[in-house]
Amino acid sequence: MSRPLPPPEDVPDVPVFARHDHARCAEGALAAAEAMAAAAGLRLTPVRRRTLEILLESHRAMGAYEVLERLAAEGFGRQPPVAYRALDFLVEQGFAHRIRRLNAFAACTRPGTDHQPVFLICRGCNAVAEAPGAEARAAVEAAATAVGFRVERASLEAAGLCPACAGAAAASSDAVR
Amino acid sequence: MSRPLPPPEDVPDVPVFARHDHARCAEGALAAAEAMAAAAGLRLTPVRRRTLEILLESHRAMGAYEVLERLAAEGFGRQPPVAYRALDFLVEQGFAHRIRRLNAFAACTRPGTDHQPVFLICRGCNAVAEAPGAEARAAVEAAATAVGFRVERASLEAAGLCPACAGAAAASSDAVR
DNA sequence: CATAGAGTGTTACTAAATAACATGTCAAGG
DNA sequence: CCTTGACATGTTATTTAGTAACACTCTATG
Ligand SMILES: [Zn+2]
Ligand SMILES: [Zn+2]
Ligand SMILES: [Zn+2]
Ligand SMILES: [Zn+2]
Repeated sequence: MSRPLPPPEDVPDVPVFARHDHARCAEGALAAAEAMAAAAGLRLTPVRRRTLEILLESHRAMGAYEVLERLAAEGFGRQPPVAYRALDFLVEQGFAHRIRRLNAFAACTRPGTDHQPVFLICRGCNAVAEAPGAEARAAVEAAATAVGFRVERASLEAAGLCPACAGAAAASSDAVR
Repeated sequence: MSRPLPPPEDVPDVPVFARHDHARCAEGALAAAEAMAAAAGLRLTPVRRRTLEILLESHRAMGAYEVLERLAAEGFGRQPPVAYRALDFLVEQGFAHRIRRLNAFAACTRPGTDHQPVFLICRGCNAVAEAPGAEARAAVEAAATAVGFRVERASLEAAGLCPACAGAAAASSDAVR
C-alpha cells in the first residue's frame, strides 16, 4: 500500500524562520496529507483532519492538552485519548512529529517526503523547524555501530535561537550597553 | 571556580553493553563526582549523594518518582521536589543526564570529562550508554547554521537494541522458524 | 548576635499519558 | 437481509511527570 516516497529535493523546503505565505504553506501540507492518506487507503477522519489543521495554524509545537482544548471547543470529545489518538495517527503517518524535548507535537513541514530531520526549537518564539538530518543521522548511526548498537529510531533536537530571536536578543543587549 | 575539563580520551570509556565490573564502575563515578564537587566548592549532600548512588546502581534510566520512592524508603523526604531537586543538581553538575525520550535520568558514565554524548537507549534491557557525539553534534550544528539557527543545547538520542538484546532477538526469531 | 543564603522538607496543584470499557459505523460474508 | 468483525470515537478513572509556594534549619559573614 505504501509507495516509495519522493526524495527531499523534489519538494520545496519551508522557510519556517523566514516570513512566508503561511496560509499557502498550511494548505499545501494539508493537501499533501489528504493525497497521501487517499493513496494509502487511510482514513483522514474529521478529528484527525481537524487536529492536523490546528497544528498547521503555526509552526509552534503544541501540547496534547492544548490541542484537546481546541477539539473539545469544536464539539469533538473532551477527554485526553481523543487528542492522543489523533496525534498518534498523524505521527505514525508522518503528517506530524513528536518533539520530545517539549512533550509536544508539530505538523510536519515536508509531509510525503523521505526525511529524517533535525528539529530546531527556538526558545524565543517557540517555532520548530526541520533541518536536513541525513549527515547527523549518519554520524549517530556510526557512533552506535561502533559499539554494536542497532539504531531503530533517533530523535535529534536542538534548542536555541532562530535568526529573528537571536537578532532581537543582540539588539536588546546593545540597548543595555 | 570551574577548571578546564580533561579531554574524553584521558578517561577510560564505560562498556555499558558489555559485562564489566560494575561495582568498580559505580564506585569510580561516585569518587569522580566527589572530587569534582570538592574542587568546585559544591555540596554533595546526603540526598544528592544517595540519589547519585541510586542512579549508579545500574545503567538504566530511572524516572524521578522511582528515585523518590527509594529516597523516601530510606528516610529522606517523600515529596516530588526532593527527587527533582537532587536530580536537577546532578544534571547541572554533569553527574547525571536527563533522557528526554524516557522522561528519566541516568548517571553519567564519564563524569568530569568534556563530553557531549549521543545516548543509546536499548528497548530490550533499558540500558542507556553514551557514545561519542562530537561528529553528530557538528553535523547538527552545521545543519542549524545553514538556516541561521544558533544552537544552545542539543539532545541526541537513539533508541534500538544493544548487542546482547539484538542477539537474543535474533535467536528467538530463529527458534520460531 | 543579626541576617542572608543554601538546602531540605512540606502542601497543593498543574500537566502529560495510558488503561479499560461502551458505543457507533460500515464493509464484507453467509 | 442480517450477522460479524474491524475500526474509529467517546467515556471514566488512574498513573506518571513536573512545578509553585511556603516553612524550617543550618551555616557562614559582618
Ligand atoms: Zn508556514
Ligand atoms: Zn517532517
Ligand atoms: Zn557499570
Ligand atoms: Zn555523561
